[in-house]
Amino acid sequence: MAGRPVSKAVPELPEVETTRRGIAPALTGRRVERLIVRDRRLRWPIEPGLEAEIRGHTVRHVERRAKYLLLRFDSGTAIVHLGMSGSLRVLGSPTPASAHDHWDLRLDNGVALRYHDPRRFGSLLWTRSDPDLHPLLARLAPEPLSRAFDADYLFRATRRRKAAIKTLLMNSRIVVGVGNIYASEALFRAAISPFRAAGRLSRAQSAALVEAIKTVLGEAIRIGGTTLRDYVNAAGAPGYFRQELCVYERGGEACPVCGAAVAKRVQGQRSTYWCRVCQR
DNA sequence: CCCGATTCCTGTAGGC
DNA sequence: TGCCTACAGGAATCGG
Repeated sequence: MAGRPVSKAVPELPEVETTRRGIAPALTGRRVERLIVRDRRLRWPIEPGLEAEIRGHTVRHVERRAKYLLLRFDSGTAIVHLGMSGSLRVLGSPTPASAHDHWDLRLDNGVALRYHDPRRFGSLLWTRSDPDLHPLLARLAPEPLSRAFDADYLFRATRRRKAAIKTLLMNSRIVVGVGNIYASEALFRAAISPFRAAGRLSRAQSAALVEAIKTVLGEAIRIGGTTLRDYVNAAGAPGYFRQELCVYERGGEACPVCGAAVAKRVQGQRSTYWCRVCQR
């Protein structure tokens, strides 16, 4: 009965960062002519007053915190999350909207920022105060590419934790931006079993894992993120990280290090891919 | 506090 | 051809 696993375009940190870099030049310094909302039913409904709130205001910066994009205006901040199937495109001039194109931000130079999200797990929120104090952002862990995320931090953060290390890597109180793809890949590169109790990582393993996370995320950003099915960046181009994946979605294929078959198992309602021989 | 299960949603693909 | 169903997963929330 079970259909074959379906590849999905899941925006993790590299995809969100790629999107940020793609949209920032088109948005920064531009004034909003209007916000067009076609479907308010995202993960949290888009506030009915947002169109009026945002109209006429100018984008000062486009930033990223974890997997949230922050469009910082002179008057407040739009907090955008791509959920599991969201993407943002910059359109030089607006084309007719297609299915799942839930909102457009129309700018004063004719450009449109268009949000597309078939599964509507994403969000568009607004805050007038410091976005870092917003309930969704206030308790987030350090950025994985920051100096604060180092071997010592991860070692301390995992002490006495019994949960599997892969589960904790996907916990935004430990580190942000790491989802199922990059958790699997980083653990493979650090030669650590995804099922190892986090509290039992050695200092050396913590260091190796931090390095692996930084490397895998940095490399993915460098080549534009991972396109599994239909993720595209702001210009509509795919990312090329998929070919760099060692284990994710490669169940049964040969481990690139030892040649053993890559294993797959459901762990915490998510598919985990790993090498039984290399990862301990 | 910690941790695992549940929930939201829809496109896709396999089986019949 | 078309119906049915499992599966994909970020992250909030709930229950133990």
